[in-house]
Amino acid sequence: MSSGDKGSRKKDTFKEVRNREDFEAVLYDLAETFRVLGDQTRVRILMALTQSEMCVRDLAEGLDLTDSAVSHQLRILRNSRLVKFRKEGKNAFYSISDEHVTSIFREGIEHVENM
Amino acid sequence: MSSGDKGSRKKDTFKEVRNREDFEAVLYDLAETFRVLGDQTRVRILMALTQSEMCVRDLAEGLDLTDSAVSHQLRILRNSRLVKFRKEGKNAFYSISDEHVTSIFREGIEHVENM
DNA sequence: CGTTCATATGAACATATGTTCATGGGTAAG
DNA sequence: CTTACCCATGAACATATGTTCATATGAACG
Repeated sequence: MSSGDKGSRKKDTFKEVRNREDFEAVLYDLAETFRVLGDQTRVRILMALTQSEMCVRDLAEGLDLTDSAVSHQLRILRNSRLVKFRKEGKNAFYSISDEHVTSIFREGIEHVENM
Repeated sequence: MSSGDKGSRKKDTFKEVRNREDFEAVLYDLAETFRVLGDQTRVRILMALTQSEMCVRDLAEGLDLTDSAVSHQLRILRNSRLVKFRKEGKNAFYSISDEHVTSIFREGIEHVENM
C-alpha cells in the first residue's frame, strides 16, 4: 500500500477517495468518530436521544448522571457533529445529528447481538 | 463482556430489547465495539482488510508498523469479533468478520465526509 | 539437531481520557 | 436586585490505553 503500486487498480469497496492523503485524513476522522462513540455514557446519551430531543437536565436525570458529566460529554458529541442542539430560554435541547449516526447504531447493535 | 446467546434472532432494531438489563448490556457491548473501532491503527488495519485477507507481516509492512503492534491490535479486534482468521502453516490470515463491520465503516465514512 | 521466519504475549512506560468538584455565565422569575 | 435554575468549562485526579522492547511459541527447512 505504502509503496510499489505496480499500477494495479484495487477494487475499492468504498467510494470516491481522491488521493492517499485524503484517504488517511478520512481514516483519521473515522477513527476519531468511533473513538467518541466508544464510551458507555455517550452511547447511553445518544440512545436516549434516538427517542426524542432532550435537554441536559433530562438526560442527567434519566441516565442518573451529574449535569456536569452530561454537559462535558455533549460537548464532545457536538464537536464530532454527532448531535446538534438548539437553545430555548435557559434550556439547550439536543438531538441526533443525522441519520448516519442512527444507521451506525443499528449496524453496531446487530453486530454485538450476533457475537 | 456478555457472551453470545444464540437462538434468539430479532429484526426490529431499536425495539427488540426485552428488559432494561439486556438493554444496558447491549449498550455496553456496543460502546465496547466502538471503543475498539476508535483507534487509527485499528481502523487502518480494518480498512486494509476490506481489500483482501492479509497476514500480520503484510499488514505491518503495508501500514509501516511493527509486527508486535499489529499483533496486539489484531488480538483486540479478534476479541471483539471484528476480524476472523485462519492459520496456514506459519501464517495467520486475517479478514473482516462480517458485513455489519463493513456497513459501519461505510456509514461512518459518509458521516465524516458530510462534516 | 539448529536456524529462520511468522506470530503471540507480558511488562513497562508515557499519554490520553472520563468523572468530580468548583466556579462562572446567562436566563427567568420573585 | 436577588434568587433559583440550567448549562458550560477549567483543574485535578485516578484509570485506561497504545506502543515499544524483550521474550516465547511454533512451523518450515537446511
